[in-house]
Amino acid sequence: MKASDRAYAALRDDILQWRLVPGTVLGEVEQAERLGVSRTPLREALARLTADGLAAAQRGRGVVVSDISLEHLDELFELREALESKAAALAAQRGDRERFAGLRDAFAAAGALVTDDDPQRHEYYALAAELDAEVDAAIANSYLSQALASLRVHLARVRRLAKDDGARLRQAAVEHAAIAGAIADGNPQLAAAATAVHLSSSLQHIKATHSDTTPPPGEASHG
Amino acid sequence: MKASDRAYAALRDDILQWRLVPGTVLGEVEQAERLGVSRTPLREALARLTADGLAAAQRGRGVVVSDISLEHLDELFELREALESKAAALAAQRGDRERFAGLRDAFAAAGALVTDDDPQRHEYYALAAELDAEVDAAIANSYLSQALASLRVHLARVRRLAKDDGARLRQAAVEHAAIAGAIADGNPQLAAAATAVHLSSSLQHIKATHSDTTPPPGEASHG
DNA sequence: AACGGCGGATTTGTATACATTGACCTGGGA
DNA sequence: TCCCAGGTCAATGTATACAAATCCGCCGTT
Repeated sequence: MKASDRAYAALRDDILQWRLVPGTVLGEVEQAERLGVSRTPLREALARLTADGLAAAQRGRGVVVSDISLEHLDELFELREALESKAAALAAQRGDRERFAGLRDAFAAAGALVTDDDPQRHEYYALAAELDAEVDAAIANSYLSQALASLRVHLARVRRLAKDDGARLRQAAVEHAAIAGAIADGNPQLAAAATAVHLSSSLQHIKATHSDTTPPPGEASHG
Repeated sequence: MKASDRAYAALRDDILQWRLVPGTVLGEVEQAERLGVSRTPLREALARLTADGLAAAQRGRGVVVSDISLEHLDELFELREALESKAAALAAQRGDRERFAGLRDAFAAAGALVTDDDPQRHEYYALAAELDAEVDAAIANSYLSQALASLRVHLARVRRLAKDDGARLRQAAVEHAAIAGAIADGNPQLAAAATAVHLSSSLQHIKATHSDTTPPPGEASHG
């Protein structure tokens, strides 16, 4: 594998896993030494991260890990609704109905998957990723697929803020089942609506869990 | 200005103006010599073009100008509808009503702008770009803005396929006025609908003008 | 004491030399 | 005649040396 690919993958993973937190300065020499590559491939990796929106070039101070927080959540979900509603509608028009019927049933049975054994909920997220992949394949639109891929990178970063509990995931399974079901039925409008419902519910959950712990902006940090 | 920026701007412009046609191989040494820069900044420029989707890295053959044609038009417009409908709706919620009212009137009066003096229709396209910029500012959403910017790069490429005549542009002005008017009225649903109408009409026009002139795929370019 | 200009140090930006990989061509064998 | 193997070559991938720009701290002035 190319050194630039290794550097890119390593840095990207570090950022997605919050080992490199927003605001961290990615010095070329420093990171090149840490990852065991030369500056040239590392610069290419930084350029790709910048294009992804995971990092941003600050004048003078080099490249820094881009900021992401609850303040950006509304914006992110607005884009998400635009893209995923359209994707769901197109999938309903073009998708393989049996595959989505299978996914619908899988989500309907997914309540059992949500156990306390796996604190990271890998099984459920894997199933959700499967739905994403199936939608991607169904829409047959490289431009939309690329936009979705770019979006999901940012969603992966905010997943840490989600704090999904068992109850939320069981509700999400119901919503996902509705989406898959609408696609399986070949109903574009319903698929888009079910997606909108899911996203609204998901966004609301994230905000609610954080309004408990974080003070409202007006009263923030007076101590 | 940095050499890598110059190289990027030059190549991007060459691609957008179809001086570099799809399929052209962008050899590093060749382009570096042509643009008077070294390979290092040129590679950075190629990386950025690849991230933009204007070029693609083909294994073994280096970077080539990415393909775009009528076959991709439907896909491109699907993404366009997803993004621009959402953007119009958000602008209707948040935009400065007076500015969009001004744009609405400008489009309503734009029939006079469409003369035969300017074969490239710069004046009209400038007005359309102004609407885009105003929507961009109104939505206040960096993620959506970036997605729109990425989309517009590809739209600029296919503009060459459009062959807009005076009649079409006058109709487009009516449609644009409807969009700006809906936003000015603060009506998100109508703004989205007017956008969908405009895009459908625009896509249909492009396809119609080309079904006259271009032969079906089977007979294409046997010379 | 505060502000502005200047120098040093550290960083990024560029060029070029070297390594390596993949493609193409040629020659031999089936 | 076709196919495969090997070599050659040209391209990309990497490392490093050098140049340029920017920031920070210092010192002088006001």
